[in-house]
Amino acid sequence: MDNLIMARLLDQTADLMEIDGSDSFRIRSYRRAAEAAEQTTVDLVAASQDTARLLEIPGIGKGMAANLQAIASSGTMPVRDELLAKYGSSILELMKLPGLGPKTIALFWSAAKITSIDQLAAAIESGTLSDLPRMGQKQLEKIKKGIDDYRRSAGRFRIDQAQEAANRLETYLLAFPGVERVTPAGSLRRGRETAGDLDLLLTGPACAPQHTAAAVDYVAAYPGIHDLIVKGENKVSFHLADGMQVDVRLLPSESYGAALQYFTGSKAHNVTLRQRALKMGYTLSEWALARLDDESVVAAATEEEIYSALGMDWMPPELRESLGEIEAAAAHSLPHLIQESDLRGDVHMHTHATDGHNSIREMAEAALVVGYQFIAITDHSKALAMTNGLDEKRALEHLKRIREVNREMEGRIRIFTGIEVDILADGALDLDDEVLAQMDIVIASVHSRFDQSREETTARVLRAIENPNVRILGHPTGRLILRREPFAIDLGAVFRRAAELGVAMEHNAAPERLDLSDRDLRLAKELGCKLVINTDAHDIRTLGKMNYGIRQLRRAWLEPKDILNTLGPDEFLAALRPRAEAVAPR
DNA sequence: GCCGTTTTCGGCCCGACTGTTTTCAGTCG
Repeated sequence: MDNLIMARLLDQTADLMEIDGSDSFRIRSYRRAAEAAEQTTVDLVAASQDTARLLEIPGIGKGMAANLQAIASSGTMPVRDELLAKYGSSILELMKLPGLGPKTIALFWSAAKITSIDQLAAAIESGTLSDLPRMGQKQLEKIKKGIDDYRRSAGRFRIDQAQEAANRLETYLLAFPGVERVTPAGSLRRGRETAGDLDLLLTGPACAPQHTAAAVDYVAAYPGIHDLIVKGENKVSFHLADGMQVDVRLLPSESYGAALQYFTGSKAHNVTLRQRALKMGYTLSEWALARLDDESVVAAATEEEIYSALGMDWMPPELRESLGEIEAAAAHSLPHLIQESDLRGDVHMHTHATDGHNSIREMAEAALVVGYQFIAITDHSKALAMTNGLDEKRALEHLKRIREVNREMEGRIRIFTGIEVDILADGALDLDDEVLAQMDIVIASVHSRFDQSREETTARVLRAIENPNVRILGHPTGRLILRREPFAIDLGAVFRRAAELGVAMEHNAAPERLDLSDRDLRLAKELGCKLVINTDAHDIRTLGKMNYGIRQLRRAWLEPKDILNTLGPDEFLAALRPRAEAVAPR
């Protein structure tokens, strides 16, 4: 039980209360408490021994402290148990469907006792729901599409979740004497957005052939195992509680390179590589690269040796998709891929003026720790009322404050003024041009209304970037990994026009967003689009976490020169679309 | 359910949009 799990339980309870029609302010308390549990640095299980410590956390009062204590000691709490008894836990899954909220779920429950996605799909098919109030053909089709989208992504996990699971397992596995190294392979190592399962390689004396029994027993005794699938001599497979499948393989150190290469994949890369090996008179397996004639081992201990024996440079796992990397490695012309340390700034972040959690100063100090030379403060505008978005008056006050903090930092870091404006349904922006013209960085983003047609969405975005104040198009696909399809948009048309106008495209580095796919990124580069990578940080902890987004850039073969934030602050500003009209110098 | 009090109860981020209406309910951010 950790803080994150406790936060999830509180959030689930809030979902159930919404379906149950509880008081909305009470529900908000549960949401705020969930947020607090996730954000706090206090260890909640330890703190639950001491009510006073819990009460010090903002958002936690007497009632919530009691809830947390109940969770810490029993793994659940009374409110949650009551609601689960009434609705069943499968109803929570319905809340994950896009376009379906608590009111509609409650309606389906009271009218047809629907408590799961399968039941809902069946009820739509049989037409029993069309008599319900406000349930027209369009509405039902929308829900049906939501179910299809959801089912398509089921069974896969976001890369950061796979990474977290890998980290926990690594800590456990390394504690066994004779296990020297735990290496994640598969799509996690290749930096894909999602992973179907988790492949872990185990090496060390305890993994040597004939001596694996004790280590295998230890692996199979991992406390997080939900059910064991396979337990063999050098392989253990199991499911974790959340359904993620884990394959652990124990290997002798002398085969480490061959095994790592083999289990990293991708399948297509391995097939191409093995064909190349055959042509050269070798055979490649997870054990070794060996000669075809006398089966003598040519290379096996490291990936470098194997690729080198095949006449190739070693290549980063992100490239291994059989998209030309084998030819490039053989010609010694692999790209010099971008890495996190190349970045010098982040120009999309929020403060507590809107929905962020920290002040301008705190964000700047945190950016300094990351090693950035510049940032931009880009809070929300008024159309996002829920975030307390800035209207014209507040935006200008905020701009003044950003400049003040910039002065206070005395040149240790540059803080650009900025704002993230909302692109309205017709493509207009929600703030006056006179205000936008005073900002260093104007990011225009689509925030809602994902059910416009492809033509409508494309048209509204194209109109928005015509506005000369817009310098960056924010999260241009609205993609939420595993939760929602990106909104329908003609990215090619947008990239083309953006390239002409000099508007930069943003790639959002958050693992749940990763706005542009590696394919999108390749297209953007092909069309000459400027690219920026940002975290869209809402707190100091997210700031600097570019890892997953950077890996996406690497998968698209991008180099430092392809990304604007590798430039210094002045060069960065200069590389953006020029300002529309002269503005008084700051 | 939390918080901050004008201390024990009243206030608590709300605008844009769609599909269903014929004046609004539901969802999203």
